[in-house]
Amino acid sequence: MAEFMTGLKRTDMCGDLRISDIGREVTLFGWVQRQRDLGQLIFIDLRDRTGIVQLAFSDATDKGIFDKAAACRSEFVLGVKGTVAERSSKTDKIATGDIEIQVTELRILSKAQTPPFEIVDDSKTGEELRLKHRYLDLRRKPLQDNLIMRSKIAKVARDYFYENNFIEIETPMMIKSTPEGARDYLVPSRIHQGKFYALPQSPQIYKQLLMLSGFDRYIQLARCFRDEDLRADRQPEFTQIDMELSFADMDEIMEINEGLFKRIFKEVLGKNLETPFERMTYKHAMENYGSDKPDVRFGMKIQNISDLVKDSDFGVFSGAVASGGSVRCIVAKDAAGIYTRKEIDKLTEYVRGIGAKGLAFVRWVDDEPTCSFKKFMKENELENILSAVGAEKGDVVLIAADKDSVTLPVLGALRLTVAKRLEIIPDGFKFVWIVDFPFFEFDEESGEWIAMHHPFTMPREDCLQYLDSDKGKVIAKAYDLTLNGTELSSGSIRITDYELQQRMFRALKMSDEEIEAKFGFLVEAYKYGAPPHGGMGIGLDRVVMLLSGAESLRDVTAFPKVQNASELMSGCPSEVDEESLEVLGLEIKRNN
RNA sequence: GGCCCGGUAGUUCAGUUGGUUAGAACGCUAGCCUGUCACGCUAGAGGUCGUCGGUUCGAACCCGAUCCGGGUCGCCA
Repeated sequence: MAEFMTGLKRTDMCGDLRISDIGREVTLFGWVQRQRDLGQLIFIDLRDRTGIVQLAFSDATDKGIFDKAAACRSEFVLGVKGTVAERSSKTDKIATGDIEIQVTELRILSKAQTPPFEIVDDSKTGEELRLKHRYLDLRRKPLQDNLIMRSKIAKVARDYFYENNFIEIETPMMIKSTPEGARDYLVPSRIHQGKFYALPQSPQIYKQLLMLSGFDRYIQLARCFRDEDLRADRQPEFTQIDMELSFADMDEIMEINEGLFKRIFKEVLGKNLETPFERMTYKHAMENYGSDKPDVRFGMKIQNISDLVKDSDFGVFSGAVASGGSVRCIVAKDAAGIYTRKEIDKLTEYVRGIGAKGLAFVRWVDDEPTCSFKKFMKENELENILSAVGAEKGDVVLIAADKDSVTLPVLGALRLTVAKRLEIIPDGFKFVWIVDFPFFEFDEESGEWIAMHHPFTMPREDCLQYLDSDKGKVIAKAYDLTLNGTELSSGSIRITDYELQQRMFRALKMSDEEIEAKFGFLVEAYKYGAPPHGGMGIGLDRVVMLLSGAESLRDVTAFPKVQNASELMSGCPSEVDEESLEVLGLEIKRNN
């Protein structure tokens, strides 16, 4: 039977005690990190979220207390009263290494079974087991630090926006399903059998309506849900720092959010962040980095060699150019050592997996470069290409020839893979705004132009003339914020003119019935006086991931889902009993 | 849905060409130990080799299926 804490009141946190506290009577609570029994002398490392302090038990200690200390095991929860004393042998391995607690009262508040894995900072235990016992994993300092940082960032965001006259308003979690975009999580209605609520993918529509209501400046730390497959940087349930403001154009919105990040860096990391951030057009990002979320911490930009090879005897090159595509490459400096022929073959296999037909290469290790297409090269042709792209001895040139929609993303992916392998990506934080997104995107499957962002995004005023004639030319007033190759935020100016909104819907080939059924209430709302407005939503989880250096959102989320969208600890999603289904008027087809 | 990687004591891993009783370290248990701090020393316990099926005289190892976890493509207006 464990003891009670009655009469004990915590005076300090374990990790806070210093040499200046010597002589003080303290009361501490915590977990046993480790017990070291030397026979006539016992030490216990007591841990709470602030750190570790050493408890000392010796012949000066009461026999009853000493025996209790001897019985302590890892992860027991203790309440301790004692005196802070200077250590006879100090250590600089922990912050409290100069002192220890000479214990005068010890209570075992909870015994503990041996945990399924050791609770240590540098855990090598597989993530699966740690996630099954997430409450134990969360005792580890690296994860605690991440969640504490998350809390700080959320606080700074609230402080910053509140100070700038933003109003936090909660929008509903049970909303109308709109079959656009990501798949919705659905919630069946009991009262309206056969009908469903959806969990919000974002508060988009509601925050726009709040602008119409006159709440000039809105923010919310909003939970969002998307029923799509997971990635290291994608959880089905996540949090956005969601903001919207009226009577502001793109520049002002971007400026305000730069201010937010400046503040976060200052208060959370103690770093000065240079603003304004670099701005890059979507086109420039795609052509140079093969991605709309470029990592600009390093070079290795994509180069276009179409003009050089358009008349080449190598049909793959000349054919790609002739059919309207391009031949592009990246130059990996000093990579010939790591990228042997075999390693390049692996890259070829990799790019085939992401849509390329193949990969041409030049590997320049000896005086003569080796090259996958040498036999097609005319006199000096290869030399010209190499000199044009700035390749030198020791380099590897990777070349893709295809449609732009293949060469750019493929080389963009290769650029990242190769840079990681060569370890040439420097530390640090590079924010880039991506602007001038095309409004429409041609969907090859359906042969239709579809909205790249959402259909309420404002086209740039000077592009309105192309809305019907030349959709590819229409630029959206949309902007993404990226950091080190990750998309942190997406935002836009919204259409506030009823007539223009109707034109956009028509350009997207939506019928009146469709519009009415999906967005009728929204379209209607914009008839009654709408302020110009725009905003964005910042992925809080991703911000924490990048600032903490975590490699997965799982490391910055208290109770994350795994790849198949289940939670290993509780085992959700789970089956429900027949009765629960019955009241909903549902029947489940069980597979087996 | 596709591709790639992984699954062996509680944990992290090793395990040769298919061949005797599947090993190590850490952890755990017990004993000893007065300045440890990853304490030390001694001894001990601990295994459905993810699961099912097949090949074989014989399977942790080869084959097939399947489950679980990770990465990624599709997907994510």
